[in-house]
Amino acid sequence: MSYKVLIVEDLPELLEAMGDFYREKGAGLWEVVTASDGKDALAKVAGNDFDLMILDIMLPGASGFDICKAARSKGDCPIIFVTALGSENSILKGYETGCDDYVVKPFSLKQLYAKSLGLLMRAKESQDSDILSCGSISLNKRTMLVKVNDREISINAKEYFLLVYLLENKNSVLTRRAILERVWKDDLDVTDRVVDTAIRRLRDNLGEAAGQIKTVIGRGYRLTEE
Amino acid sequence: MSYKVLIVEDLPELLEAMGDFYREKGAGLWEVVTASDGKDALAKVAGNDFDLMILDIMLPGASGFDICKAARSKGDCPIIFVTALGSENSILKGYETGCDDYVVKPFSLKQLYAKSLGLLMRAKESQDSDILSCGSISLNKRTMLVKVNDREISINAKEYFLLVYLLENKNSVLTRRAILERVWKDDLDVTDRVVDTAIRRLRDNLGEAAGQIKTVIGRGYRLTEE
DNA sequence: TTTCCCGTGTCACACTCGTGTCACATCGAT
DNA sequence: ATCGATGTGACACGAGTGTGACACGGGAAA
Repeated sequence: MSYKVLIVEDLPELLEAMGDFYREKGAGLWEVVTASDGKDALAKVAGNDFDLMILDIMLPGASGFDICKAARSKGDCPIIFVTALGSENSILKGYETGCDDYVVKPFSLKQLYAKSLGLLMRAKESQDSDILSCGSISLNKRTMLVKVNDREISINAKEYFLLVYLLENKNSVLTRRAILERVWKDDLDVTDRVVDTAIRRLRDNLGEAAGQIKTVIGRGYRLTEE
Repeated sequence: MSYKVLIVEDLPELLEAMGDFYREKGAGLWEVVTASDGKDALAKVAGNDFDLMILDIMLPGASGFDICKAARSKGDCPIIFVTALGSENSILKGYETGCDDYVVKPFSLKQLYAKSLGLLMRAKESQDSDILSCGSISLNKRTMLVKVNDREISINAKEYFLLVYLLENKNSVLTRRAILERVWKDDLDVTDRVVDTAIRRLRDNLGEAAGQIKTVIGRGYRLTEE
């Protein structure tokens, strides 16, 4: 498995050096895509899913910020900005746009590479932390997909948020009131029994995993490992 | 159950970016309240109970330290300071005032968010005085789970609340009347003897720990360590 | 716009299970 | 030994929950 990195830099020698470094150092870990102007970069962002981006800020065609924004609107892959010495102020703008780290020119390739690895690892972790699971049920909060035994199932909005709440508090008994306050939030002018109905529909859709939702009479519901 | 976070920051774009990040990333986990000047922040601290605060130090109206002090006089919710690059010295003052963590501008929102989650979890765990125990019996009021010798057991609602009362007053003799008033609350038009029955059923379910509930003839019942 | 469909809240009914009560057995104190 | 207090088993009622059906409303499609 290799990770796709986009490197955008308008100085040809530097671009080549960076690309070579990632190709050689990683020994196959990286699939390197490069661009030397803003327009090209934007096109490549649109057409690919990158695991990491390294963006020069000063570019012909479109600034690194523009590329960052375009990338953010698409996903949340880690982004490192490359900025010229003395323009650290622009970094602030970079963080507002949603970058994760930066290096100041001139920089060492080693240092940049170390940051890259770090970000990649952290991104991977945070992706994992988007996944809630319990027994044969798994739910990805980012993609909002729910799987039972690795088979994707489709559930409705209310059921989804109910399931998220159950997963975030697995093994705990959740009272109807608590569920109402979390899942129904504003429109609390509903019967307690809507929770029953929502649980029923969720159970129906969970199929073989329906049994993982246990009823605790007189108190509420509880999601168990099995 | 959502957590209330106060974000105080005077740069409008950054404030908005932070708020959005918490709203989107948390998918309902966070209830975000924002303020852009010290006076507003102080008012909001006074009028709310927050689970987390993120405070810029340099603010118009009142400094982050002032807000921190006001919050500390009220409760002990986790506080993260945001400070500008180069003014790390002020961090020291921040820790004196009682902050729990800090980030230096420019910072990555992901990093800030990770710190937030960490602090929140730690705060939540320290609240785990939710656990009542006596001898081999332990009961978690949050998850409503009961264990005997670390083995989970299931009991009914009445028995559960009876056990909570016994645990909260372990070693004390509890009269039938006292138990009735606490556990039966409104429907007091019942015989004293229902307590006997409830105690019996609780003993049955407690299994090996049944002996911890002692009968005190003529007075009531008592939960002992062994 | 109208029409249809899907998501969701509510009600009615059936049924399970928790719970209160009683009767009787047993225990313990005087 | 006697009597009040408590343990125990059985039973019936009702609260709590599962389930099917229906109505309402908003969004998509025509």
